[in-house]
Amino acid sequence: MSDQENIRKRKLKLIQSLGINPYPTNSIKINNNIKNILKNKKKLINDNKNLYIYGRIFNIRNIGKASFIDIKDYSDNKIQLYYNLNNLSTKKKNKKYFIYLFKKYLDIGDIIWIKGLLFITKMSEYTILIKNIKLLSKCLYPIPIIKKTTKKIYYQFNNIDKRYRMRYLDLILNPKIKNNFKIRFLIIKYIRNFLYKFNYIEVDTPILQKIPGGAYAKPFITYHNKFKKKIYLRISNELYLKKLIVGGFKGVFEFSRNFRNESIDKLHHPEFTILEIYIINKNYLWMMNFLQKLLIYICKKIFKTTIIKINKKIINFKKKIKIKKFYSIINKYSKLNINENTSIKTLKKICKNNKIKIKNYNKDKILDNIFNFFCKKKIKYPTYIIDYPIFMSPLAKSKTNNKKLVERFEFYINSIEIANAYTELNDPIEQYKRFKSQNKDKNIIDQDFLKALKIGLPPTVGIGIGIDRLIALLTNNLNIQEVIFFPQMK
RNA sequence: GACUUGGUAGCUCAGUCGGUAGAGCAUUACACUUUUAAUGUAAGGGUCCUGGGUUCGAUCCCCAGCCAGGUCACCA
Repeated sequence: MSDQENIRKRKLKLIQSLGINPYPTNSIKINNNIKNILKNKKKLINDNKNLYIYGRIFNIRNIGKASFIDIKDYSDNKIQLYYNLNNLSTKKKNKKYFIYLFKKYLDIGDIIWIKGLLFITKMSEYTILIKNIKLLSKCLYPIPIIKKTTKKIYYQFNNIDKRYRMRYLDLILNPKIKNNFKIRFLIIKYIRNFLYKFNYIEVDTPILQKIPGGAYAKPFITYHNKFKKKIYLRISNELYLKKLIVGGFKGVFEFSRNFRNESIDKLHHPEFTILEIYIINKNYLWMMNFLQKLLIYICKKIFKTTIIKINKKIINFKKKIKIKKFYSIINKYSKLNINENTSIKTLKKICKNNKIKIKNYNKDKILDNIFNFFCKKKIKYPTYIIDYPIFMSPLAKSKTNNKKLVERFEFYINSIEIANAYTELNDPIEQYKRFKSQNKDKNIIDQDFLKALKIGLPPTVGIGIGIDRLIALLTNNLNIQEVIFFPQMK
């Protein structure tokens, strides 16, 4: 334990010896917050009524027998408090009490309650003259000091490792980070509002799954003691939502925490949030329009505009979103000439020529890598990629005019895949064939899902939207860990 | 998993071409009744990530490990 921590522990005991509970339980009277006080400062000065507020101490300046204290509350605004002995009760006992409390025992990080009046200092700063003060919570861990003016930051708390491991400190010290999470909350809130308007219902499906289906990824494996069986944390909820559509809902959605046992980077996290939406009697073209409307809605609600700056690029969600065909865009950027009939041999040759690593990949992965290599970084503005080959999309319905392509789109912004949508394959026999061609092992095939398809899935469109990525983009962060409260650390 | 950069005081960092370390803020003490990066004076605070090796001597050089960042691969 550091010296500074020991000093604080000693102070805690001294505070208790004054008869003060450093962690009181009483509910406290609060009649304002700092943001509101600053907003209505002129009126409040005229009113000359007592303000009851609380806040965490960020700075203390003792000048002789006077003191200035800066506090900040949940409204994330700071206000200066002032006291000198003349303002406090005239009783000598109390004077001593306050001197000790202010000068000796209060620290940066403490949470206090105060009663006081607003006034303006000689330096024209709106300040609260303290008439009474109570300690609400003593801070025993010395928090890093941030010093800055409007122009320059002198000291800061910016070590990524420490910020993520102690996110509570990060939130206290870095208002911008806190704001990211407020926006996260708002994005999810307004997506819900938007979907509720259509009477789609929000559902919960199993996180523990016997077969981790709906995607390809390494799952987290656990064990069910009663079943005496391995059980997996879901990598996707897709198959379950379709089962619900079979069950007769018009539209369902779930903010699904998915788990994939893969590595962490700017765009990947072992547990991440995907919004999955399934709607009957619609197809992927309808969904393109729907997604755009959703984005416009949340941007208008949160930012009051559809024009957002993302990674130095101005993006207007109201503009028509570009539509590019999967093979066309590859051919455009690579100057190749490939299509859905191109053989795996040719694709492998292309990879070899361009030094694209492919190990023992299947055709779908090879093609995905070719796309990533030539195209991904070039798709900066909102774009729908369509006309994916069937072998890359085992759960999507094929196009009527070309059975080798599917009714699917992926949505990209700033080179990041934000959403993936398709008209759902609802032919159970076709679905079985596709599963079988992908998995030789029959045990991995979700027979229950196939049974549901046999009973009958109405024409349905589904979409998965990477919520963490979307939030990162809309808050202009390049790393999703900035919008996940507690990223996984080793 | 591969490559690469970093780990020094509570925080942000400097530094030692190898002789066990500094700054600012924070902390402690004193002064100061309108400061706001308050100020002035003084003081305390470090296993220089861990373990080996080379060396008379390692925080520094070499090797291994741990943790983190970046790039790539896997995955959304």
